[in-house]
Amino acid sequence: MSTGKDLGRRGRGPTDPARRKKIADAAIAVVAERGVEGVTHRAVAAAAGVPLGSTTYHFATLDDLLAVALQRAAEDNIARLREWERDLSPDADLATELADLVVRGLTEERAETVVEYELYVAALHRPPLRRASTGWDDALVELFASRTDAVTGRLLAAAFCGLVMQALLADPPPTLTEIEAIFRRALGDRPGDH
Amino acid sequence: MSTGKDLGRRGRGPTDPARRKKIADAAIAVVAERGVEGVTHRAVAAAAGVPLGSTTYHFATLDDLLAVALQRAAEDNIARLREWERDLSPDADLATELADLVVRGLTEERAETVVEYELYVAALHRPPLRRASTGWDDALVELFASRTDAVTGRLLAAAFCGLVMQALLADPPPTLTEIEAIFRRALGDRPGDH
Amino acid sequence: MSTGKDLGRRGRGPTDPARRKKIADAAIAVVAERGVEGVTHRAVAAAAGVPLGSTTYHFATLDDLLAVALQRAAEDNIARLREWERDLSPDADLATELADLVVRGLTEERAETVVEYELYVAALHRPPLRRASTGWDDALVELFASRTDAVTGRLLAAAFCGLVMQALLADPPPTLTEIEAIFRRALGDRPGDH
Amino acid sequence: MSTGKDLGRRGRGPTDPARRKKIADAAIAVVAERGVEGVTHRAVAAAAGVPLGSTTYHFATLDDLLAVALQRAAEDNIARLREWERDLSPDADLATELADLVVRGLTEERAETVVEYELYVAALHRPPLRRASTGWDDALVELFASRTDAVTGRLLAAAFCGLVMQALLADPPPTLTEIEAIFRRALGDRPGDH
DNA sequence: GATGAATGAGAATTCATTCAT
DNA sequence: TATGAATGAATTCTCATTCAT
Repeated sequence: MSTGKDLGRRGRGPTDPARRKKIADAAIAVVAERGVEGVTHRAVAAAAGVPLGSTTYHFATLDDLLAVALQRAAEDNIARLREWERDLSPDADLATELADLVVRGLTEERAETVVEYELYVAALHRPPLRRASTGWDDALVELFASRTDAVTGRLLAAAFCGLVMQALLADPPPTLTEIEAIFRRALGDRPGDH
Repeated sequence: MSTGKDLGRRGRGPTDPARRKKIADAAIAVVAERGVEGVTHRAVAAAAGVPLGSTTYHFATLDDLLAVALQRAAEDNIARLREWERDLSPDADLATELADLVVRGLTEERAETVVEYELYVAALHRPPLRRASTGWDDALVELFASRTDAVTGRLLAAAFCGLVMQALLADPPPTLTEIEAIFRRALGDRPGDH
Repeated sequence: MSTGKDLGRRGRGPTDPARRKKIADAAIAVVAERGVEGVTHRAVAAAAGVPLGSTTYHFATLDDLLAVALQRAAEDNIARLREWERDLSPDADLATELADLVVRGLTEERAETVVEYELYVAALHRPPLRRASTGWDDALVELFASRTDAVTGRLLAAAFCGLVMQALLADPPPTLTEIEAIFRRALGDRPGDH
Repeated sequence: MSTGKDLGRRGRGPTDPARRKKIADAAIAVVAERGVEGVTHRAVAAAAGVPLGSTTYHFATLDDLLAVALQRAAEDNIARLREWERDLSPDADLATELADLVVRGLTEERAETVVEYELYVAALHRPPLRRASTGWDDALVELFASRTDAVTGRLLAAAFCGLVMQALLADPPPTLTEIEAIFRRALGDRPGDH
């Protein structure tokens, strides 16, 4: 009944080419706020400001949506890490910089950090998410190793991962100074060194 | 534990004084198998071999059940850690022993380990669970510090926590030797040391 | 009302544009038969001949459904009252007509009457229903006052309301003649008048 | 195992001979607060401060409990009415006194009034409750007729019943003066009379 | 292509009632 | 006699997913 020019359609058609991305972003936001279990088609649609049907149209199942969203969150996270490393002056004090990175992850970038840990644990029971999780670990190790050596890199990656996790829940959270001391120890100073 | 005499009755009255504990245990098992999101009254009842109504009778809400179960899981975990420390000979090689502890957490005690990490992340969005999580952290720090010093204790706790988490997902998982090297570095050897 | 052509499809898509209304009507019917407490999603779905999920889709909560249904019942009731008044000849005998209205409310329109009283009492504990209840009262007063005067209107409204309620339960119910005598007294005749 | 003296029992036995009455009273209180639908064994037991099992022990079913409680509430109500009438001086102004009675029912005795109307409507769908309801009606009629005549008594009873019901929900409630005017009209003054 | 109405499966929770003690 | 642990049936509500439009 409508003309070939399509003028008759009522808001249908590819109204928003970035729709898919918008939905995935909304899913990440929902994970940050309510955790993986809080991700429902309804919640994501509301957060994205798109119709309910749109979420099921762009992502066949909720697991697909979650996988794409968390994959993207992990990639963003890795990109942020690389940027941190690139901006690091060659003679920077690594302990200080690492402590700073931890604190940023607990404050400004808390939402992204929380998503990262949600991803970790979700991956324990969802094999499709494992690649994204291990990708983050590998990036951490690689980055830290590039400034030290292979074993220290792994130590720093593990300590970083554990510290952030503990700090996310600690009340009160550890101070910058405390965190710095821990990394300094990992980097080889001994008690009594200054 | 019940005598054959009792098998015929149909479940009214105080049939099983340990019923509450049994349900909490089943909840932990479900968390280990399917994650926190997999904990439903139905799943727990099935795992515990009790009627559905029994779970809601003993635990007013699912959150109550989860809180009790995870609290208990954390306590058990801490008890195991303390036992490990108690059994440690004074001149044991700490790096070796820690690596061993990690490996045990990934193999024999994998279920308990998974529960611990589920607890962590669940606590991010459920304040009532925080105490149990931070309790585990504190125990780790205290234990490791008692064998070294305050800062090294915190480093070891963070590295332990991060290593286990990464290793739970890594494929292939790190070897005992690799893990040992990492702890050895945390304990102060330098590249090139033997 | 639907053509034979449509009977085969299995209910997805906008099969029945009047679905919402149908459900609300069914809720009213359930109130009439079993009272407000008898209103459950199941009962309404069965009465409406729609799937259970349909009732929760169209009405977020049972309270919403009840509010809409009772509001509608009250409006219908008021409309019927207005019609009664409109059809009243100017020189009609008000006592007779009122008695007739009461009797109709106890017989042909008993279901609607019962719903009205259920609404009243339900409103005692559910503030959202109050408006619908007081709307009915106001309509009664206004109608009766328009044929008499303000005070008599209120007296008639109260007497009408009370009489119907008592008569709904009385066994045997009062006769038309008895009711008429009561209204006649309200309208000012004195014992001994004819 | 316990001695014949019964000293060994742990709170069992007829600890409280008025237990049955206490439970019925609590049920009435629950009806006043939450309506008939709010009456559950749990709610009543809590309100009465007795163990859950006690309610099922003294009243075989919940309907029994409700029937006894509402019957008692109606009897108390009738007793209060009779008292009102007995205390009425022979030359009291009936309109004033009735208005006063209405206002008391809306204020000090609001809980009892609410229960009365809950009873009415509950009786619509529960035949066993009808006797209690009609008993209240009959008492009203009888009382008011004893001060006037048969027809006026019925008019007053109906108006009283309707007025109270409407006033329970009206916002703002009618004033004492307004109510008095209505009863005065029922008692035969004409517009313009003083 | 895009939507949202529709629905069935299953979630948490409530509760009357039973019955061993 | 009195109790409360136990349970199953039913309740409200949520939601992934489907599909007519």
